[in-house]
Amino acid sequence: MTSHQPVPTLDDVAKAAGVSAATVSRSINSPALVSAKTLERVKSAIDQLGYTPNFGARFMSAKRTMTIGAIIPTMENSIFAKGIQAFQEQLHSLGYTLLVSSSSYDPEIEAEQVRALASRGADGILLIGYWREEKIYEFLRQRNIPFLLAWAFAANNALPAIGFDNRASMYQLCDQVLAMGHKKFAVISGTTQGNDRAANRLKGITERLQVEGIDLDAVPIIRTPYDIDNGAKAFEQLMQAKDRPSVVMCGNDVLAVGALQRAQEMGIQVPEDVSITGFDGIELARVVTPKLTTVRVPHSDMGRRAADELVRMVESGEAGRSQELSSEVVIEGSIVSCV
Amino acid sequence: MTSHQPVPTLDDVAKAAGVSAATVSRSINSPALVSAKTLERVKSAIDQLGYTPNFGARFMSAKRTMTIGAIIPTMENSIFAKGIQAFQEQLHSLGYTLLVSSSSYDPEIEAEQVRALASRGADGILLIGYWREEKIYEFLRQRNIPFLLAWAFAANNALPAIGFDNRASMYQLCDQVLAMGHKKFAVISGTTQGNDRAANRLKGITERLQVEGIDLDAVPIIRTPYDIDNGAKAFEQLMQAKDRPSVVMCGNDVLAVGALQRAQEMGIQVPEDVSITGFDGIELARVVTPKLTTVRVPHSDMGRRAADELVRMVESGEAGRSQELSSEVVIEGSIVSCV
DNA sequence: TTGTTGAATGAAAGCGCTTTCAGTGAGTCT
DNA sequence: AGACTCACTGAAAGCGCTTTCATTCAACAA
Repeated sequence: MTSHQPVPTLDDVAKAAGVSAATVSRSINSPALVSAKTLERVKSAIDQLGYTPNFGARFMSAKRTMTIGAIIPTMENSIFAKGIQAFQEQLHSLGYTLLVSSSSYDPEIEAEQVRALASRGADGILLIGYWREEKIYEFLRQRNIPFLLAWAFAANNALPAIGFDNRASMYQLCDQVLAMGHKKFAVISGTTQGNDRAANRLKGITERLQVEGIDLDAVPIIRTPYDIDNGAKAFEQLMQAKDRPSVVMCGNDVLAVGALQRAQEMGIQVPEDVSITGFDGIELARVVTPKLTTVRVPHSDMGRRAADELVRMVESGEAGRSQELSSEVVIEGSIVSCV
Repeated sequence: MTSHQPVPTLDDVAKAAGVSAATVSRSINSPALVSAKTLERVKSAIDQLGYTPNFGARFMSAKRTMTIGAIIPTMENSIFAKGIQAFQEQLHSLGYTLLVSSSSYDPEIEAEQVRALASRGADGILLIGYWREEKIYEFLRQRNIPFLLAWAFAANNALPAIGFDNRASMYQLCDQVLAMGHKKFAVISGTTQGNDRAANRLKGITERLQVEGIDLDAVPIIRTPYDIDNGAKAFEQLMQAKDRPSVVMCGNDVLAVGALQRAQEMGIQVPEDVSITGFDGIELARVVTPKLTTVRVPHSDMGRRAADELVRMVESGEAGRSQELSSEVVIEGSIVSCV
């Protein structure tokens, strides 16, 4: 049995400082309106009582919550980690708190999370990519909650987004791979359903191959959720074919690392027997042997800019401005020219 | 200029359904108290208006928020990712929402986050490890907010914790290393200040070495924040010595991977020239070549159990029960017997 | 002196919800 | 029939804060 003394409220502080509740509220939110002497007394009362404003009450009277929500597909693998970390740090320095939740790539859950964030009074929301049911966007607009998309950028889409062009980036990588003489391709893509990033990356490959005049029907394409083991399994399956590919292009680094690992287990030399490429440029890509050829994405920069922009939208009430960031093809040891 | 129709409230629903606000509230929170017919009408009114309960208001009247907070040192590297993901999934299935924030290993920020979570009405809070200012614990107790520690377990500590014994786990790993004949040790530890997990891991090594009669003064120990590059730098520094160690034990996998990478860059063969060990058993450890000898920690299990226990504490009002989970030494290619 | 100004403060009205406390009837028991 | 239950519903009192609106009072101008 703790003799839990009740949580101190603003009124308690007011009483202790011998002023009205209004004055305490002002001391906290707009100290300029309060005389120095009073401010002093209020402040000491506050930390003498260990007072913390009740967020719920605050939220009810004021509109602002100084909270930004973000919904990412997963926290498990490190695809989003660096970006979100930067996002959160920047928000923090702007005086905002970040609420993150993960949807496990499930549209139902994402919709639910959007409502949850709205009901919690998020001043703004960050979402990943473009594809989701229109009703979610409608809900957000109706509620007048600013939102920003990240990890993707499409010039022809009016929704405010900060990211890079997944299709073009992968197209470029594919360019390089072709330039190295590769002709026999195989692809391990992320699940494209409901995932515009994955779909566009795949599109980047197929479009480039088509331009090259390569018969797409002869290019094995496996779609599988982002996961090391899935990458491994897919790779094994691809290697079962009579006519092995000279290069396996993967939808992201996680899949590529899985492929690489399975190659080693199967005694297949990378890049001598087969080349492998990834996408994202996360740590994982740098630490494997050989290092992964990949597309490096400016995760931290993206997170930081997203924070700035979203806060700007919230505070100014203006519409979001999209920004396209550039990615960079990084050629490393996992690929070799094909003679 | 959007004609933003105001957000629908409970009263709007009541009016639309032709019942009182109380009935609507009951329809949502305890449907059993409402007649089937009324329930029907209320429900259709709710989704016709697209009503979402206002969280702040709810929090003010009821005590519960169905929210659990977690403060982790960092979201950036994947040390906590798997565990937190499991924690969040389990919470979700129990009907709770998770609020995560990261403290960047800064006690000040952590204290601030605790207050922020409290003011947001978190029903319970998950913290990592034991070491923090007593006043934080006092604050939590005074506010009557259940809390649980994770990623650590100390039998002699009364605070409720779910985790493993960092010292003992590292001690065991050290055991194995000694059994393989190693005599010349070097250590790359995480920063031990304010971090009981790091400190205890280091202690596990030094204690075991002491038992073995190895002169600790001759064992170089570098402390550095968990980061691949830091691991690399530390390794390089260690290799500068005249008398190189036969094994470098690292405070976690991230540091170990950094060390491994730098070894390769320096042309030092692992494990032939020097053995390297890690700790955590995260993906990173499995994908590098050679695979990392490490201590595998049951991250997902820990996250899941932590969720169960914390919710139990919240709902029953009982004190937390500690659970010790076991870890497992995994010998892989990054170490070899020393002859 | 009287009037005017403006800084500092207080009183009080909500914000949207939950939850006691009281009904109101319809069914049940005697 | 009369007295009781009991399931259901509504009225209304807050929860802790912000924010008008009004008031006070000291300083200053005329």
